[in-house]
Formats: sequence, structure tokens, C-alpha cells
Amino acid sequence: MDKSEQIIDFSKIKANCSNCNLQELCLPRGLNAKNMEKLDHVVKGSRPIQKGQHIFRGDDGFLAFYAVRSGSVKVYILDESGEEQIIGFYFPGEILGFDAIEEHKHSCHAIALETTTVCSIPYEKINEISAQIPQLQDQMFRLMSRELSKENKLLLIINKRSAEERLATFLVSLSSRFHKLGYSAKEYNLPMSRQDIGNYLGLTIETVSRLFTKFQRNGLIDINKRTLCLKDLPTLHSICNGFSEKGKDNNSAA
Amino acid sequence: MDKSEQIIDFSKIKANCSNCNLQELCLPRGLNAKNMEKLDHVVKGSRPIQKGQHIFRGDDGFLAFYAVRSGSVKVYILDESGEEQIIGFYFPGEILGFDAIEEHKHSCHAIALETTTVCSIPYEKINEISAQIPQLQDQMFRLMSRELSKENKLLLIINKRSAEERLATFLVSLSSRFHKLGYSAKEYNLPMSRQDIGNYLGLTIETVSRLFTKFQRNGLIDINKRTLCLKDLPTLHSICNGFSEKGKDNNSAA
DNA sequence: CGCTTCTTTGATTCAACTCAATGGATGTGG
DNA sequence: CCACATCCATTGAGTTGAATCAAAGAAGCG
Repeated sequence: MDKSEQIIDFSKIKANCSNCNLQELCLPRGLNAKNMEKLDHVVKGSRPIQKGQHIFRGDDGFLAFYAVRSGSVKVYILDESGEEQIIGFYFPGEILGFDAIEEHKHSCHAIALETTTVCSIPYEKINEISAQIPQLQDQMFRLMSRELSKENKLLLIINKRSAEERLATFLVSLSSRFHKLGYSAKEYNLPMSRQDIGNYLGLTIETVSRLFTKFQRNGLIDINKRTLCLKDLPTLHSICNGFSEKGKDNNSAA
Repeated sequence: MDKSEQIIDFSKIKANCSNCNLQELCLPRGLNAKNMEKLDHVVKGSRPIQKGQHIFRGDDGFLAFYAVRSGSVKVYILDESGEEQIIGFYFPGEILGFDAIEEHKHSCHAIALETTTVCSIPYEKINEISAQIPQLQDQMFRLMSRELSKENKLLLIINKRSAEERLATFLVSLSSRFHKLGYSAKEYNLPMSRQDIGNYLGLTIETVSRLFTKFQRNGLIDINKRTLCLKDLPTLHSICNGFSEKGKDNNSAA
């Protein structure tokens, strides 16, 4: 392991939920000023984490949740033979690390896809103060519950959908998440590689690449490297739902 | 909808965690006598639920967690077109319904695979008393966290494993769960249909059937209808991990 | 500028699916 | 008790969507 692979040292940078523009999306949602302040005492910020650096690894001693403040994060698990399975991608306002509680260690790993900052909340602390703040406990349950629902849907997509439907669903999902953050729903940058997309969706990199080409040929998207423009959202939506007439190749021009 | 499809009316049968033989596996794990009693006040039991009857549906008004006391339960979601995706199977001591919290309704449905009894805990009540009992809050977080880890692993199996590896993993997982309940790890009954197994694992019923036949031909299992005997657990384990030499057909005899 | 990493594209293969038919078990009503 | 229907499972034949194998182009980096 070279230096660039070392785990971030979370310095004692004070975070500040009270003034954070993501508070409505994030953990402190629904808290009053007084409780928000309590939360501020246990939440720590991070220095910028460079692309490719780990936020945590499964064998870390330090158990915590992490809220993405800026940038993006990929979370993955490894099987016995070291094969990687990406579990999810996380953007600002989203929280990761809920898996850690059961076995008192993270069962997964988290790595920054670009320069990223996060806030961290040690597991014991959240346990403590969410017992004192009912709304926080509620929000914790909600967030974990949402995480479960998300995985359920992912399972359905992977088990029941074609490669084309999976990729369209992925692109549309990213679009809506970026939109919620106030960015364009039509144009965004993919922070992850084709490899990562394929791994997440249960496809090979070649299939992902071919599908991007096909979507572009059919006028659904414009893609250039990692810059993506969704040119025909209605059709992309219909592909997600399995009505993919226009997704099909009618390339009589070929 | 005919009468047999009506949702169970959860009568006010008092449950009794204090005397339940599943308490070490279930929600009350780690609670002292006094707190166990508090829990007893909010947990209700059910009359037996017949095979094929729903325990809850997504559109139920009644939001609760359910702990399986006897029998078995299948949990599934439906997509827009009504297609079913099974999310999990649940056995005694296991808890379902964690998905309900976020959107204030269950995003999934639960149906009894055989005559089943469950205990139910309304969501507001658990919220209330887990704020009072730190160990219970902790146990809730743990159970949800475990659920997430389970789904992560399922995702890996479905995305990265062959049909053969998936089925072997499924059979071995059931074996270990039954074993924890004090039953044989080598012989058990499958409470679900081939269809259900296939749906869960992302395979067709024909593929599942062919694999059962193949495993039997290779001496790994004995299967008769839904009665299963795992004759060669070591080899089954090695198939799970992708070292499936003996799983391969060397049927020179054919 | 050479090296590596990422992506695209083409040719070919194969694991699992689809379609089709049969068999066994269970249930129902005459 | 049998005839018939239904449901579930098995087995076979043929197809196909995505994987694998292979090669080359484009971009990033020290």
C-alpha cells in the first residue's frame, strides 16, 4: 500500500449542521435549533479527500456514519476472492455507513470518486444523542429504511431488467438526484468509470460502452467522455419501464 | 379479491417476549427483565395465518414490524407493471417490515408460505420505547444494519455468480439458518416453490429445476418435491465460493 | 514522449432464457 | 370413485442477450 492509499486522518474540524445548506436533505432534517446544536457537537468535518482515497475500509477501527458534503463516493464490498461489488454511489446530502452497526465493523469500503468532503458522526455518539432527541432517532430509522427500499428496487432492476433498461434507469436516477441538489436534470458529469457503472448494474464494461453508443445513435443522449446530456428524457423514462420501442435499433440507416 | 385474500385482522392477542424461546434471536435480545416487560406491552401476537394469506400489503394503513414466531414468510415488491420481485424469505426469530418507515407505508408485501404466526410491533410504539430503552434502540439499529448487509451480499451473488453458484449459496444459507434454530443443517423442507426460488435468485423456474436435477445427479443433494437433503455440504460450500469443479458435469456415464 | 489506463468496436461463444410438451400431485364435483 | 381441471415441476430443443476474447484508439500522467 503506498501513501496515497492511506486512510484519511479525520482531523477535528468542526462541522456545522446549523449553517449547512444540505441540512434539509441530511441527518439534521426536522431538528430545531437547540437540537441542531447538540448534533453539531458530535459531527466532525473532513479535509478534502482526494480522488481514489478511502473514506473508510472494512477493517477500520473507527466506526462512523458519513454524510457527503461535496463530491461523490463509491461504496463497495469484496468477496472472499477479492472481487468487488459496488453497492451504491453517494452524493451531497446522502449518508453512508449504515452497515457498520451489526458486526461492529464496516462490512464495506468507501472511496472518493473525485475530491470530496464528508462529515462524520461516530456510531456511539449518534446512539447516545438519538436517544435524547426523538426526531433524530426517527430520522435515523427513516434513513436506514430508505436505504433498504433503495436496495430492494435495485434488486428488482438487476434481476428483471435488460441491460438497456438497467442503464437507462441508472442515468435517470442520477438525473433526478442531481436535480434535487439544484443542478440540471439534463446535463451532468458521470463521476464514475464505465467499469464502475457496469459493476454496479451487473454488466460488463463493453456492454455499457455499446449501450452508450446506441443511446447516442438513437438520439437519446449525448455523451462525451464523462459529460452526459439526456436529450430525450421521456423516451429514457419509457425504457426504464420496459416500453422501449424507441430504444430498439431501427437503424435502417446503418 | 376473494375472502381468502383479505388481510389478517391482528387480534389483540398478548405476546410474551419474556417467555419466548426466540428472544435471543429476536428483537428483545439483550434486554433485562424490566425492559422486556415494557416491550411485552407493545408487542401483539397473531392468530395462525394460513398459507397464501397476506401479513401486510403495501397499502395497509397499519404500519408495523413483524417478528416471525413460527412458519415462514415471503416478502416481495411489485413494479409498475405488476411484476413481482421477491426480496427475502423470513423464518422464526427474523423480523420484517423495516422498509415501512421512510414513506410511511410499506413499500413491500408479505405473504405466509405456510401456516405462520407472527408478533407485531406498531411503528410509533417502537419509536417511543426505544427512546426509553437504549439497548432496544441499539438492537433496532443492529437489525436494520444486518438487513442492509444481507442485501449487499445478495446483490453480489446475483451480479457476479452463475446460476449454479446462486442456487448452492441459497441452499447453504437456508441450511445455516435452520441450524441456528436448532434444526438439522442437512435436511429441511423448502417452504417456497421453484418459481419463488427462481424469482429471488434472478433465474427462471426451468433453470432452478435443471440445477436441482444436476446437483442430485452429482450426489450433492437428494431432493424429492420440497424435501431436501444436503448430502455433500463441503462441495456445496466450494460451489458457493466459485470453486465448482465437482459441480461441473463430468457425466461420462450419460 | 513513452507508459498505463480507460474506452470503443468487432467477432465469436455460451449460459441461461424461451418455447413446448409431458408428468405428477392435488382438488372438485358429479 | 372416477373424470377433469389446475397447479407445479421436469425435461428437451432451439434461441439469444450479454459475455468473452481480441485489438486498436484516445486520454491522462510522470
